[in-house]
Amino acid sequence: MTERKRRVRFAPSPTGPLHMGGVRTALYNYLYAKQAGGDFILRIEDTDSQRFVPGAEKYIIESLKWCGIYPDEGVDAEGNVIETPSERHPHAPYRQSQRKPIYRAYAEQLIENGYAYYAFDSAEELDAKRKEAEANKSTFTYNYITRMELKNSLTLPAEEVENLLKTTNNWTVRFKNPENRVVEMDDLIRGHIEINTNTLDDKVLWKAADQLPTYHLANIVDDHLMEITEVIRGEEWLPSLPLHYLLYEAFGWQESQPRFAHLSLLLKPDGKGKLSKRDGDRLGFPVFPLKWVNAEGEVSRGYREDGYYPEAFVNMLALLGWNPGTEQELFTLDELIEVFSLERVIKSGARFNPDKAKWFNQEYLRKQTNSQLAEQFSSILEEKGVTVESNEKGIRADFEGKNFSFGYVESLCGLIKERAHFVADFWDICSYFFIAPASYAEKDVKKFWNAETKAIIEKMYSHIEAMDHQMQVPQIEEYLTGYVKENEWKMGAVMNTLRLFFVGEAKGLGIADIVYLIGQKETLGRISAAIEALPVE
RNA sequence: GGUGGAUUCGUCUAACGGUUAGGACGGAAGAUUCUCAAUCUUCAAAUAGGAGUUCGAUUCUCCUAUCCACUACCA
Repeated sequence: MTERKRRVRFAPSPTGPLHMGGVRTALYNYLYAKQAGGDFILRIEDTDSQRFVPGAEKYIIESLKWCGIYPDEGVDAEGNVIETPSERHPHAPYRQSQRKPIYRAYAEQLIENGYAYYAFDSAEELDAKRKEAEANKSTFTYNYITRMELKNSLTLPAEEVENLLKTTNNWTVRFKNPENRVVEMDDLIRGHIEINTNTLDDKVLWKAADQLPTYHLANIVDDHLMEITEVIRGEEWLPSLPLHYLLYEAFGWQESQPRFAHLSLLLKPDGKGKLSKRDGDRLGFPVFPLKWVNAEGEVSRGYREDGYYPEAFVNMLALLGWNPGTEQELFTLDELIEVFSLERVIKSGARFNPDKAKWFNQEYLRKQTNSQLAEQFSSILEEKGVTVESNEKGIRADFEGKNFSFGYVESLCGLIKERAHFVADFWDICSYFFIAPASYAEKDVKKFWNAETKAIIEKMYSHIEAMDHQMQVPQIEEYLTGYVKENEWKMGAVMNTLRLFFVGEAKGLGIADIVYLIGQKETLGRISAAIEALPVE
């Protein structure tokens, strides 16, 4: 077979926000296509008019964009789904609802060739059959046995079929599964799979009620028409793979039939079952790439809004069910494209670990420059009522006016970035660099504040008062610790008391760093404020 | 219930049929600094069970168990 240009598709259904498992499927498709220099196509499978959710399509496109996954076909640069065929996009439109006229002829072709039949059983009738079977502890299946006792073009006289087709519209086209045949399939991830057609049911391919195909027909027809070479999709599709093989065969498209790869599911962090929205709410992590608000106003958090870097999110997702075979864990998108392979995709389900996701973000946060972090932190600071002068490179802190130079924030970010998983953690870690403590932790006051330390701190106060303004951190460090040693005071007691006054509790950055950044005036101010607020009897 | 898929530390995973079964997250201990983090060092932690093939099985086969998916005129 001549080597065709690789073309893969991600074909979500716009029935709600895109789950992170869906993003992973899209990512693997994308990586596979890009590695082979092929095309990644986004197709919207909106053949279920009942479950259509407005906004879901836009959400999907935005999510992929946020992840850095840009389709070659399906959407334009603005993220709109391309609706009309053109030279560059001969396969348009990419929304199945807009491809509606295409499918019926294919369904009829199948009937003409004996691979399908018209079925006139109503949903209620079939429901009743299922209930009846259930009562007898068996299951009703529309298959090679039961179809001969049901209302369809196989059992009804030709005239009646003709008449029903004309006068009613609640009939369907069903696939006529061959009897007792073993379908042999090959999956790129799972290998060889065999199944007997007797275990299959005659799936509905097309519905007269809404004139739309079901997934199975639309999927095969579109994959064929769009010249898809590999179908990489979720494991939930594995059971319908034999039907899909049979459909390609019935259409006579085996030559160009795509190869299949079924990805395992993402499992919940604890307990049993697949990862669901509820797990996120329950355990406190996002399940969706972007924030989503449904029609009822229910909010689902998103990785983006939770402060994850898209690179971290993508990296984490890529390693959930795939590994490069080396010990490298950090990859850029380009690196992933280079090393990705379906052969190394894990067959079993991957339990999602929120802690590991945080770790990935921490790694990416550390890769940011101080200036990038300062930029990101600035918007949070604005919310806290702090003004950051973006053009000001030097270090300047005006506590009265809550006005700080960008250089100040930048230096600060350099000091705290190792301590955070998210930029959103910054404020909690370093708010005392913008506002003086309003109170002092009782436990630490008890531990460090007494008549003895008071006398020492008063001397320290004078010492800092006499400090040279030009000193950098190392000099300040030397200046302060040298004085403590000189007087043979306990380093821990002195420094922690100062820290208590600067921070409000016994934690935080090195004293010299704090003094350097907040400046001499603020330093002295905080000491005297604390002495005043905390009387010693 | 039926059909299919899966099974290595708590989690993600590595290991041409021959390794002291490796790494990462998380956990514990220690070191370190003026505290808290961070960092560094160390430690604990796994081949689901049973048969078979083989000189030798995490790896191949079978059985059992468990888990997952599917079983719609949804995708």
